[in-house]
Amino acid sequence: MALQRDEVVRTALRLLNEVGIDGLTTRRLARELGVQSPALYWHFKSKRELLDLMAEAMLAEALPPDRAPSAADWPAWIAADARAKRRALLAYRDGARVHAGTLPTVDELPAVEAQVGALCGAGLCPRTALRLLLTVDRYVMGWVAEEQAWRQDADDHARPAFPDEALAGLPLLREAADVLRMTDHDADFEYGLRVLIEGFRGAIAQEAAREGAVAGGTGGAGEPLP
Amino acid sequence: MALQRDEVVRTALRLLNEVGIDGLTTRRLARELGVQSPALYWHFKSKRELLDLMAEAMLAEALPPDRAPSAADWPAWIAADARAKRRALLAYRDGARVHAGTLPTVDELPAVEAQVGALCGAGLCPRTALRLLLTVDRYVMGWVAEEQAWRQDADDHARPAFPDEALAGLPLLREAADVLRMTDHDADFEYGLRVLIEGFRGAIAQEAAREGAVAGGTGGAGEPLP
DNA sequence: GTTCGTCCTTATCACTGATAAATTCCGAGC
DNA sequence: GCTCGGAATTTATCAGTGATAAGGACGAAC
Repeated sequence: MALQRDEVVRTALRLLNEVGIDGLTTRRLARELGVQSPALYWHFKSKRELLDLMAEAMLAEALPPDRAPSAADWPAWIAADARAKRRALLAYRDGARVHAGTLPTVDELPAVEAQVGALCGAGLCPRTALRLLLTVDRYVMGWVAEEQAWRQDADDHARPAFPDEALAGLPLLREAADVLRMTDHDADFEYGLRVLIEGFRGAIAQEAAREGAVAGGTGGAGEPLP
Repeated sequence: MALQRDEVVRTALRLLNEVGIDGLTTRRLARELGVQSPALYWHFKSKRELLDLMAEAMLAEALPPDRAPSAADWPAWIAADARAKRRALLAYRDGARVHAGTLPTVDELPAVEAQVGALCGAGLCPRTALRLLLTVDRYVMGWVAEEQAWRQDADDHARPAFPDEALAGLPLLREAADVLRMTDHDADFEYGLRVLIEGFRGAIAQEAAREGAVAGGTGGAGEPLP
């Protein structure tokens, strides 16, 4: 039985967790598959293509494509999706870096359309709805990227992130030391997510209030910050 | 006159804009400096160290270290810092990728302490204050990363991000097409930033309301999402 | 004038993603 | 059963990468 594209991707993901993205070379992967490295280039036109498929597979595990978000409980599914995406990326070593190189593909669009639809049902115009979805997405991506960079460094150097003496003249940071050192990623992520969603609530209320007033405007900015 | 560490970093940053991070090899950089590549290893112990210094220099240009944020106008300086950081990273090709590999250093801590102090003046505890700062930071990083990935792809393939036919059965996305295609990065970034800061406002109000009640709690979660 | 530290060069290493060309495998058609 | 042809893989090789070792040039200190 010849090598299957799918099998290669699965093996690559498993190997990713063992050796990290820098250790994931074509030769190493080929060895894992009992094959010579150029054989991979029959299945993928480049390593980039393989990484793209890996990223896609990572997210597919966590975000089943057939979701029908409802307008009523938008805070629930926005939060759930954010958490799922974070977990999916965290499940693999360097997951964020693998995903970072990729671009959104057209087959993700229907799911996005459904989400925008639900938010529109909650009172937003499509532009604003999509903007909010992008906002939470970038928060998640930025978070996980930092989180994994941190973890990798901890594994490498086994050094205490910020030693006590570094916080000598900084009483406030000393009090917030566990946040600074990211000792409880989950809680910190949750907090930011919650704040973000509270902001969404405000944005929805504001846009609902402006209902019909300046239709077709630039897409809904409140007054600029002072 | 011998090569100066500083000069190498400046040249590397200039070169980064010409060739991108993948084209920024030690040999190419050495050539630019009129020197052989191993000479660089006298000044830097590894390419990683050089990249770290580049990242530091990028941000230093935009965020002068001597800022004294005040409690009253926290929305203003949080927004200003976010914008400055984004601009700084956008100023260099692959700026986000260069920065992504780095870790926070101890010399950034005093500035963070000052910011936390200002937010505490606005009624937050240090932990919550730092959490909010991290939240906006990650939003910015995630945003710029996506933005530059997008730009690079546009340069490479010169293809229309999402062609019209890809939005065929997706009326809402068609209406929000310019957001989807990131044609106006600035406005979209601003919108998310504004929403985020509105969320901060809510968090501050909430924490102020709970003043003194459950002192020393887990760090301030509102009720969990349904 | 020799010695020592600084700064740089030459030569080389192990390794990377990728391609070309030759080869093996295996099933469809006869 | 045989052969033919495409699918799948191998061997050989390429240009280029970060990095190291060893040595040479240069100038200041003594």
